[in-house]
Amino acid sequence: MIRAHADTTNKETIMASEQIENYIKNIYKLSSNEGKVTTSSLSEKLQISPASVSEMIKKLAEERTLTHTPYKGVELTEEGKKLALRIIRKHRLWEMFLVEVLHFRWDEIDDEAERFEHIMSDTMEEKIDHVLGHPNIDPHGDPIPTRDGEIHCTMSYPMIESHPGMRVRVLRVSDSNSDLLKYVSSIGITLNKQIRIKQKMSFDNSLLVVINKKEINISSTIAENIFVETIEKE
Amino acid sequence: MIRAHADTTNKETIMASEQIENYIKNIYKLSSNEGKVTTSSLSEKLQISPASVSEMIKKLAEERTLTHTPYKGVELTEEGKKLALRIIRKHRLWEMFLVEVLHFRWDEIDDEAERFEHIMSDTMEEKIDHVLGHPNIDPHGDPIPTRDGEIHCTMSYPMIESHPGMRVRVLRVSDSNSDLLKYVSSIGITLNKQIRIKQKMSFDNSLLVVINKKEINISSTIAENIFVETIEKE
DNA sequence: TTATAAATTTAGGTTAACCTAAATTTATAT
DNA sequence: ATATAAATTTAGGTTAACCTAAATTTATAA
Repeated sequence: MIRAHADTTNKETIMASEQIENYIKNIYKLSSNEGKVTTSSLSEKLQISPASVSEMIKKLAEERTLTHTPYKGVELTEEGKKLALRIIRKHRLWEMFLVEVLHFRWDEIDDEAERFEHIMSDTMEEKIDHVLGHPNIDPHGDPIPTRDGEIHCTMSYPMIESHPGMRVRVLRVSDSNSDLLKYVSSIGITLNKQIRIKQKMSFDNSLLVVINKKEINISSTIAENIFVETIEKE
Repeated sequence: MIRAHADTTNKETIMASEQIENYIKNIYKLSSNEGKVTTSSLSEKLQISPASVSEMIKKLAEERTLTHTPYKGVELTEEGKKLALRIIRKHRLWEMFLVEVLHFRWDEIDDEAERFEHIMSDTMEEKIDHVLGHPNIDPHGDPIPTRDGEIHCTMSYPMIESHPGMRVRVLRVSDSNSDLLKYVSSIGITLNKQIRIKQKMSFDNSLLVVINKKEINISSTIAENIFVETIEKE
């Protein structure tokens, strides 16, 4: 990689370096998934040593992207949240574009978008948004924030929490593991697919479900990563 | 910018850092335009101090991307040329994509592609190539190298060399200046446009030409950047 | 042909982001 | 309540790519 200066080359918005963007994005994600964000959780997520993460946190706190309570954790400021949502918007718009226009599969897109989110200009963002018709979810069902930082979360819950007899609709599949995505689509699960829950296996918490009229066993790990809404309680 | 290590994150091909790619690409370009490539010409083109360029040249020579004759100049090795053509291919494919699919203007695309060429995966390259139907020129008329490094240059010459009475066809417009591109399209010049040369002004070398039945004066600078083929000598 | 100018290289220094090891603080478990 | 473990921070060091200033080499012009 390359230049070690703040980024004036790129884009319209005066923005942070690629790596700082990664920190900000992942702080946002950890914060919305786990609630609090610690040095170690960030370190784990970014695969960067706790020492380095600690340093970077200090720096980001100084430039008011986040607030830091030493030994406790961090929280993005309003400014930081805006940046995060902007990056996430670019990431998800690009994922959508890859699927819709370039016919990538949903398990191929995350890595591509991971790189592209940092170089996407505002013009680009707008053109893509326009071509796609202002989508509000990405190919995994994750909401796409608006340009000014609003994000509408759909009301879904992990399928593992559903009960036998229910009919549910898939609203989101976690994009955290591309092999999982690949497997999930191989058994016929796509967004909006309806699934009937037949049975919950007590020994391993796996589910016996019906998809496309076929009975399939879904492991608890997978069921934790598929988010659904109830359409019939039975 | 970001990580200071050689690039393992990205893409299928094990590739050089973003900045090294820039050196390689611009060495290739200088070499095909000016013939020889010196430290100062590279320094000028990249807007990086001669000292830094000199250092980088040493490094690239060590890893056999180019050969360096101290105090004389550099030349890409076969390996280096292949890398260069690969980067140029990605750049030009992306420019084509921006124009054809996202409806960018030809004066907006170079900066965008400048960034994207470095993060484009091989998969991406292929998908885009496919969607575009394997184009062999980009929106400025520059040839797009094939995946294995072949490049077919069209036989064109700068319009400044044309003579009164000729009819010529625009085959390429230099992409070196986006304002020039913007101006050129504003006077109705696009690729394949036919132009009749009426007169050559001896005092400033400008040309009086007919485009779309309208008479227009074209400065020598512009005429040097528009490349044409003769379709009628008269 | 030799002095000066221009181009190039080398020397020495900076910065962002990383790292390991050591020091510190907080949490946990007897 | 205190000792140990875990998490965090600080200290000190590395690397790639940049820079300016000084030294060297090559080119030019009197």
